[in-house]
Amino acid sequence: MIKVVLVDDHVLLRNGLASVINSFNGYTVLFEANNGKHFTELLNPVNLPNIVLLDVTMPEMNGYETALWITTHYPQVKILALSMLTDERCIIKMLRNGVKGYLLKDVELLELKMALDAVVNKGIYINNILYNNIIHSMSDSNMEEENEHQKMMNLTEREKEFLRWLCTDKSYKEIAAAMYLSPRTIDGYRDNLFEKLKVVSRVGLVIFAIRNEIVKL
Amino acid sequence: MIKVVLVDDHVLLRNGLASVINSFNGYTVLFEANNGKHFTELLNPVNLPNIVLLDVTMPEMNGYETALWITTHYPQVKILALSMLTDERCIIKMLRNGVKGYLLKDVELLELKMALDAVVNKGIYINNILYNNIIHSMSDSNMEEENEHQKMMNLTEREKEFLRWLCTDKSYKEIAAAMYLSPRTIDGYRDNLFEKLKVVSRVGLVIFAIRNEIVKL
DNA sequence: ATTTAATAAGGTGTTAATACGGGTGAAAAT
DNA sequence: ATTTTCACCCGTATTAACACCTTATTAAAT
Repeated sequence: MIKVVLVDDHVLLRNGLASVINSFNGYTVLFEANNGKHFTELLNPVNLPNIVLLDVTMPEMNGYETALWITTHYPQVKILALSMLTDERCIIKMLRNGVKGYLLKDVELLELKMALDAVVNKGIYINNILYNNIIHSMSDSNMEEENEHQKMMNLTEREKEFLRWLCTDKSYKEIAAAMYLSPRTIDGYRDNLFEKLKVVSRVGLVIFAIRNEIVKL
Repeated sequence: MIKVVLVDDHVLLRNGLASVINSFNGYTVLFEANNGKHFTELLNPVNLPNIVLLDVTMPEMNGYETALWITTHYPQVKILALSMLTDERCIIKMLRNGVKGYLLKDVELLELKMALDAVVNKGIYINNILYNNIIHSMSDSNMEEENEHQKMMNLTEREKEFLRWLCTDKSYKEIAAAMYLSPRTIDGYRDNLFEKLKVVSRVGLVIFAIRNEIVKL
């Protein structure tokens, strides 16, 4: 009997999953947890699950942290990520933290069963979502993501503040006034940011700021 | 016996809901549908449900359309919206289309039961989500939101395409080349959009495009 | 049949944005 | 003690962006 644990803050979905998995031949739900922290508390080291079905977005301790915790403490426990997010960065982050498969929450029953079987037998389940994103992460976007992050870290507080002002319908002159600076200073900030972020226009800066959540729209 | 119908494309959640509702005293699930269109096909006019638990984001026929269809064809059928979206616009849209309550998908079992009971007995279920948003919609943001929406609706396809190009680190000249147009035409598009969207700079357009999801970053 | 809306484009200005050069003082890192 | 980094500022070009006004063609709406 394969023991499965469910970690998800959505009670209804969790209930649905539990009844479905219990109906699968050879599978049983060991316990359910509301979030990662709850999971670590409920986990019994002498009766480990074979598979953890792990949500990504949860309060207190999210899917990333939980996946990392599991892979460092109990690497023999296989993790299947279960999320509504198709975002590539999210998928790659989960992969890095050791998940063996990535399912969307609108998964069909048959695919869920296939995924569980694959993880038990082959140790990994690769569906289209994962396949497409592995391909991407192997080629380009992976390194670029790192660079994006690196770029953001090199920004000073004043530059970040400037970036927030950039994401408005204001001219540089107005921004200078709003930041109590000379327009020349603003010019310098812009020029430095162009160099740092490798863009050539204000729109480039705006897009960077939004992508990296320096501003929230 | 209160007859409930579930309309949601997420099989797992639907299954969870079904088993939970069937376990409630006095409630039974009449049938389940994958989306609005599927629902209209399955609905038997001589055996109508009392309550429809309706998802908002679905393929083919979404929650808004379905709610409208139900209220116009069978106003006696009560609708409870069930969504992951806490977005105010979404909630107000559903309210306009006649839903009697708005639940989030991470709803607790007890609240689900309360909501069903309230809709049966009082015809409406108002929780915090709904309460807060009714208050808001009464005051200010409602009209502004409509205007934003109105603005977007008045945009032509070509203008939207142009907006997508605007959200890049390219100059107008480069955009003109990419769209196979004269720079003058591009100028005209920009000027029209400035007027339509009441902004005064390219950044204003970019922010509009991102806020209204004309581009995805 | 005539108007309206969408698409495309031109002319002519002014202002703002960008590029590249330089410099200062204070604080932090080496 | 010296170098680096940050925050700040100035000058001078050039180019791109923006404002305003006009025109033509096509398709759809009245």
